[in-house]
Amino acid sequence: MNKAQLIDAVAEKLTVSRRAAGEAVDAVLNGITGAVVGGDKVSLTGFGTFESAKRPARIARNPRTGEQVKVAAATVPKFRAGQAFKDEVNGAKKTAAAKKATAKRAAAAAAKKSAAPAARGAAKKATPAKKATVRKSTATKAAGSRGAAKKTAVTKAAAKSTAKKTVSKKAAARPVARKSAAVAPATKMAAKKTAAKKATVKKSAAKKR
Amino acid sequence: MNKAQLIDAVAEKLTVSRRAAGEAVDAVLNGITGAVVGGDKVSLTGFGTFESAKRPARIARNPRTGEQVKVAAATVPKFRAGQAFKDEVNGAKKTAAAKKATAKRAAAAAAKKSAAPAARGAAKKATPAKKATVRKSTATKAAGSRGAAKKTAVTKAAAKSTAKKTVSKKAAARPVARKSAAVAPATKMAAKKTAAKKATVKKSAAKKR
DNA sequence: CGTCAATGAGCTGCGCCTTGTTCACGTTGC
DNA sequence: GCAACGTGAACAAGGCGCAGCTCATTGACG
Repeated sequence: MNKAQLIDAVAEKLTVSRRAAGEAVDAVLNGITGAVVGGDKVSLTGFGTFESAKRPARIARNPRTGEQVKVAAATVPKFRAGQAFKDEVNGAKKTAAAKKATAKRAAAAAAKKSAAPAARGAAKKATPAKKATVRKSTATKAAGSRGAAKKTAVTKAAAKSTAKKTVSKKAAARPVARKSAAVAPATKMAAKKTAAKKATVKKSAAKKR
Repeated sequence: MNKAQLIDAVAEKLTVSRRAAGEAVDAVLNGITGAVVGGDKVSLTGFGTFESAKRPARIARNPRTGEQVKVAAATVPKFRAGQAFKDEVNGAKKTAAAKKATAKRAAAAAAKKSAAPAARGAAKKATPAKKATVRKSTATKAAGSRGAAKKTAVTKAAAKSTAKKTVSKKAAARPVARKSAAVAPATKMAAKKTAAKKATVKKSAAKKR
């Protein structure tokens, strides 16, 4: 499909002239590019997210001649597909896989609250079928209620234990994984972690438009 | 920018109701996703290309637990930004680089017709600024005229020589390429390469609609 | 406005993508 | 219909994105 064909499809869907459809297509695309060019992130739920990304200068290679080439720092547009688009593209295969995963989770983790997400997953996949949705959404709500109640109680207790476990696991796992790197990088990693958290905070702040 | 804001922008640009703009946005996005889901590639010149890509099954890792996870083969949507979008996002920085490149080309290849593309490049980058465009388009036209005059003369001569070269190159290049393919299969790497080539050939074939 | 769903962040290791250059083919706008 | 422009393919090395999972925030729709 090229632009002209997209315009045809839009014209048909909107029952408008090709000219009007063409203007619509242009307006949408220019709306997206304009915002990204302006430094904005364009999040179209289900479709995907467009944003610009900084690329530092680097030494690349002219594959044809093998010659090294210095590539200047640049800002490039990037797109990340939304989950709905991904699921749609992945099609029936994904649906089947989801069902399997759902069943697997339900069986493996009945004692856990994963029953709730499993039910949700099922509800999600069943969304196209309204009748099924009605039934399952009822079940979901019931399960959800229980999950919520459990969750509240579990969360507090788990938070403490999780924090302890997390610390011990990380402390244990990293030195093992990086013996060669020895102890010193552990400090650096911790420093990075701190910085990362700060950065995250900043991002969260910056994120609020 | 989120979807609602894009709808606002489209409504304003098209001077239509938000409802109409919303339908337009949906129609465009659904037009794209629909085609990609149908296995089609959507090439929107200047904006970019959406297509689906096959991802073979692989062993990935749950980053949190480190546990290995088998990820099933999947089909994912991907997007590659068009050159105009890239240039626009990269903005003034790119313009400066383009000028350098342009000057470089002009200097290095005065004897060649690359002077014409250089002028084109300059005209292209100057497009956003109307005043600048006027001035530069004048220069461009002048340059273009010369280029055209040169081109006409050069083209005829070059066409013959190019045709010969092209033929000889292709004839020479293909058997050579296939020879190496025939010899190389001794290695696994080469086998992969061969497979890739075959896939490429198929793609090229499939590409002709 | 409220509810539900989508999204993003964070974690580690591996596969995909990007970069420049040239040429041939395809698309777009006048 | 044609000129001008855009796109894709091919090449090698480094950088980026994604897998699962949880939680918090945000967005969309009724």
